[in-house]
Amino acid sequence: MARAATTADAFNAVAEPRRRQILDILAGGERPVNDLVGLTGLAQPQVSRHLRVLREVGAVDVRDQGRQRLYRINGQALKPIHDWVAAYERSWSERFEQLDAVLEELQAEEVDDGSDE
Amino acid sequence: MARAATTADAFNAVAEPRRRQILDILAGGERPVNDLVGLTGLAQPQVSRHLRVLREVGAVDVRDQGRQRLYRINGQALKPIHDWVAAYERSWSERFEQLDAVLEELQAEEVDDGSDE
DNA sequence: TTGACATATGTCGATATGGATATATATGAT
DNA sequence: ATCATATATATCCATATCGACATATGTCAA
Repeated sequence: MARAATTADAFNAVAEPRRRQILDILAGGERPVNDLVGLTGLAQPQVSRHLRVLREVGAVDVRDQGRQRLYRINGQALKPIHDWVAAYERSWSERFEQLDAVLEELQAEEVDDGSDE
Repeated sequence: MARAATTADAFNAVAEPRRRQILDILAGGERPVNDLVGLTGLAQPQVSRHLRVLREVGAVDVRDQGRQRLYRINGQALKPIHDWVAAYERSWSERFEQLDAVLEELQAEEVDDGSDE
């Protein structure tokens, strides 16, 4: 065996800086491939390749218009990443620290007064 | 040239399913390497290697305890991922859809009544 | 010191991947 | 039909990376 099974998932798609760049551009609106070539400075075949990867994980959709192919973002494909990483948000979010403080306080009260009322 | 400069960043670290698995385990608390070996089913050297990558991007911290090395998570390293992906949350979040609806409504009112009052 | 245990590092082979270049396909214009 | 434009695909090379395995390092115990 060698490398782990090629995971063609959103995590991998987004691990490439160029692909993130492309997504960031598309966040501004639908674009034909040539625009992306110009804006990224990559060669056209490379852009098409990155777009293919993004397409395969559902991060972008395509639409034909004459001889152009208009790509647009489909952020929904990134939801799994968001969901996964959100579990670790506690580590840096002030909100959670405050929540923790409140919970501790509640617990302290409960210890203070064990009655139902 | 070949592959783009090896980006040893959080995005890459987390692109590996095994490394996500390790982080998920560590989310439950500090663990020595051997625990991770047992829980992941990976060989010890592979675990050490993945831990190294995670260490290099700051996603985990180590602490020596006798002959063991206790690893624990440092979720803060994942914040850039969270921040980046959050920009696309609009695509799936109901909250944003509601916000958009409100904004559209406000805009409609403004068109209705162009006066300052 | 010797030996067992815990972990890290080095090497190897297989494969995946990105960029460069050439070429194929599709569409529109003449 | 011919040509230009827009995009996708194929091939090649260089490198990165994973798992397997061997081995080094470090720590504790006797």
